[in-house]
Amino acid sequence: MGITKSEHFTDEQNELAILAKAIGHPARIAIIQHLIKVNSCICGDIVNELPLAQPTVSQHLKELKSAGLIKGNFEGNAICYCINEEGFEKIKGFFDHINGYLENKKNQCC
Amino acid sequence: MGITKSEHFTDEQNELAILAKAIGHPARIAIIQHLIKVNSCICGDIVNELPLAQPTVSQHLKELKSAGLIKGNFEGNAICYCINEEGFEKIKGFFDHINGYLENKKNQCC
DNA sequence: TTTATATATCGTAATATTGCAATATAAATA
DNA sequence: TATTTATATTGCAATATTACGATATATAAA
Repeated sequence: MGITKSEHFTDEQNELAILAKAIGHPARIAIIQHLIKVNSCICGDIVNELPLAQPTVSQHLKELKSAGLIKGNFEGNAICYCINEEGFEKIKGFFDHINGYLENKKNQCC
Repeated sequence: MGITKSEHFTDEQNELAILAKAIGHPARIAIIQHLIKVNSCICGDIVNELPLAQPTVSQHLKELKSAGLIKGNFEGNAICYCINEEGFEKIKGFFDHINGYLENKKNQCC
């Protein structure tokens, strides 16, 4: 079907899935890495950085933004993008939980 | 198109994207959370835990397994699944990098 | 060896994602 | 105001994902 049965899962599970899914594309990983490297930059710089057309990059930026992983503000007639802490804070708890588990459990598999 | 231009990105970017994408579904989040809770369990337990049909769960398990996030071994005529550290180790570096950045940079946006 | 149990695979329908050309919009500048 | 520059949106084609019934496979038990 291609349609996820979100209604059967908890809000937390759906939220985490949305965040992970937004990160789950190499172009969006590249955007995140670039923003961390340069701290903040205008959209055009990201378009130049990626091997994709401007509308495609714009679409990826929109997805990262709507997931809460990046922010964008006007700067002149351009838009300045940067990392949005909020999104990464949310997903951090999940990985912290897993890492805590992995540190204490060795040879956990049957 | 629906086809990702993987060849234009680095191996690291593609690997991270595959891992994040595998995590990016509420059913697969639920599976990971359940395995952490019970340490390890057979496939049937996961099927009972999720609001999805057995073939669908089997498909999600396959995706998690091929991404390197879980492992499965035969146990009698059932299969015992558990977390695979390797996959989570790989993605940990990425989030550590982001968290290190976020701790040092405040008000990073324009 | 037959049967029961557990899991995987196949086939298929519905929906989502990716990518881009063409076009629209919005701000800055002439 | 007209033009330029920067970004977003629309529309569409190609491909991927999700879900599940039907069926296959593989191990255990009778």
